[in-house]
Amino acid sequence: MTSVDVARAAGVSQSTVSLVLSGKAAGRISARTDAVVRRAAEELGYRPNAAARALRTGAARSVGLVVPDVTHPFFGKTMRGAQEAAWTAGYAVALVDVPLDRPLEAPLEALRAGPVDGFLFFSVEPPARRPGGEQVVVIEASPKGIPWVRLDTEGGTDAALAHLIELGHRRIGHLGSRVQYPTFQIRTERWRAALEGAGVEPAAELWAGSGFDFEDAARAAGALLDLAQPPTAIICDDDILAGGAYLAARARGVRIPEDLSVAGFDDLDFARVLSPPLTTVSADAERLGAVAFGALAAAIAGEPAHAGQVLPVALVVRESTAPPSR
Amino acid sequence: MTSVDVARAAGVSQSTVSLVLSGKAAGRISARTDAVVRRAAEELGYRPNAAARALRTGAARSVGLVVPDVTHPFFGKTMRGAQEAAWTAGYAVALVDVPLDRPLEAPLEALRAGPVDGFLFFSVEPPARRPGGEQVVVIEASPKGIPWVRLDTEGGTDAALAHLIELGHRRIGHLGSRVQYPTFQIRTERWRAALEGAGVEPAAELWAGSGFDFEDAARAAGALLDLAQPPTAIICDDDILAGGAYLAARARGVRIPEDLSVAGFDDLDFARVLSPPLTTVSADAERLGAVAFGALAAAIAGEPAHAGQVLPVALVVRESTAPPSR
DNA sequence: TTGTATGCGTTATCAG
DNA sequence: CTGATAACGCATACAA
Repeated sequence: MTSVDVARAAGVSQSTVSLVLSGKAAGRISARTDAVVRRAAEELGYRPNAAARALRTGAARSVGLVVPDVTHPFFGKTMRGAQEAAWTAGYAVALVDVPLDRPLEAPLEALRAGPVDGFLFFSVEPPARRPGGEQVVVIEASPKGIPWVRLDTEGGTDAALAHLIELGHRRIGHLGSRVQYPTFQIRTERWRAALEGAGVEPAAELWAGSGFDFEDAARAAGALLDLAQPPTAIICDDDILAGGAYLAARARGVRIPEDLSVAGFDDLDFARVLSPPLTTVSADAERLGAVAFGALAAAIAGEPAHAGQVLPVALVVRESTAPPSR
Repeated sequence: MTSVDVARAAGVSQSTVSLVLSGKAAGRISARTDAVVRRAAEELGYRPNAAARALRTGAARSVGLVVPDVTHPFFGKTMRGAQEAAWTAGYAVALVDVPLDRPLEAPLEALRAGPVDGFLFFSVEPPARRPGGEQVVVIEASPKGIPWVRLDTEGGTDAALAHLIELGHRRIGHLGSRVQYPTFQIRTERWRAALEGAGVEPAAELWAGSGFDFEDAARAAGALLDLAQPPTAIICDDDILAGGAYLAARARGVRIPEDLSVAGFDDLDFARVLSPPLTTVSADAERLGAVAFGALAAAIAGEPAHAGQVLPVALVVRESTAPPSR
């Protein structure tokens, strides 16, 4: 089933079929022929061959999504946002899940070969050796020379910290990501700054790093809780880490929020079902993905992209934060 | 940067380059020439053009993943499993997220055009009109005529129900999926059967349907709890639904497990951080994805695939289930 | 052991 | 307004 078959069925030449079906028939093909061709294509169930088209045009109309963890709900939502935007723009989406501990070069090589017009990198630093010709947009990082889209992490972190400080907390722990993506570095810096602003020294022992699973987070949070002088509040880089803090607190009979306030980041769905419901910084992950795809599409189209865009976040105060009891 | 460039640089013909780089040089090309070609390709940073290769060979070495909700952690893990298996087999993975309420025809059409050699359908029924030539494998369903891979849902549901019945529960509610995928129909049937086996009539009022978000699930579970004679236990089609049950119980001052036992399905990560930790049926989602990809790859390679495979599950008893107090 | 020639299905240029 | 015709980059049958 090729355009030649359609041409034969319609009694026209193959090039006429191509002209009609790629919408470039305006003023060149008679309305009658146009209709005949379309009908023939329809009846035969003709689909243009994507490989042939890509070969000829040099564009695949497809983008690669490089995410560090398809399993994390925040990425899930971001992917969905990007994906929907891509489909409606007529782009297919190739997925590359790159576990943190593995080199991302190999899978990218495969995509670089041409099936993809550009990449969306989620959090992960794009490889130094830039892909050959493909456009790149980075999400949740702001490297120079590459367009990026990210959340107002500073604003979110500051809001959460201000909330805690206003409640009266001074000994505030930070349960952070062990892997040092830029977005997490920002949070640590802000935590330091906020404490200093409140006249407290951010003790090194109050920072604990963890991977993105509950077990590891519980271990890290436990270390904080087992301190001679444990924190009265913990701000977490992610709701998953906050979940680990809940686990650690429960294991030690530490009550939230009476004995310990906990704040998260991302507002994952499960934050609301935690007991007590988690105070966290909420972001529109789907929009983040959609905006990022938009930037990538613009870049692919050769439009001058903005260097970067930052999207707002909002602190959602729920029941995991309260004034300190000590 | 094409094979012609490499040929020129190596001082050989383009076909020699092709032979060498596609590994079909065995016994046909001298070791010396082979080395020269490889070095030239390496130095020039040559990548074969995927579109041209796909056009020529008729195979894209890429598969489509059709999932109903990228946002659901279970799918995330399944995707990761399928994705890893695909990469190691040299296949790229295209993602199609099809929200339940939307037709899946449109995005599939795009992929059908040839960039994809086959599809993995996660839960979602493959379209009646079979793709043209692409292979299909279905996950978590077992349509006839199409190879499938699924979990032992019967075994898992039976185990959970037996556990509840053994604890002494007789009035057991079922919080099910509103959308009637085969896997969910099985659960409802088993629920009916188990109750009848225990000598109880499965009252229609004890079944509530919900979508896969906490809000909706809380509403549905609430309806169960507000019954004149509420159930003493609820078995849920998914941990997300179980989370909704927690929410509904909390809102009503119903204690888990003292006043209400809750059992879930999937063993999502957050099941352990719920308070109390959720009793649920655990499955290896990554393996499910990997096995499914294996079946698809076999089908694409023309090997006779098994008609279907079922993967084991295991009940994990935690603290959300206890004997009924009434 | 290597090179030549051909065609995969499109799009796009250029005659007619 | 429409039809030949030439690439796009690769794999492969066949010739040398």
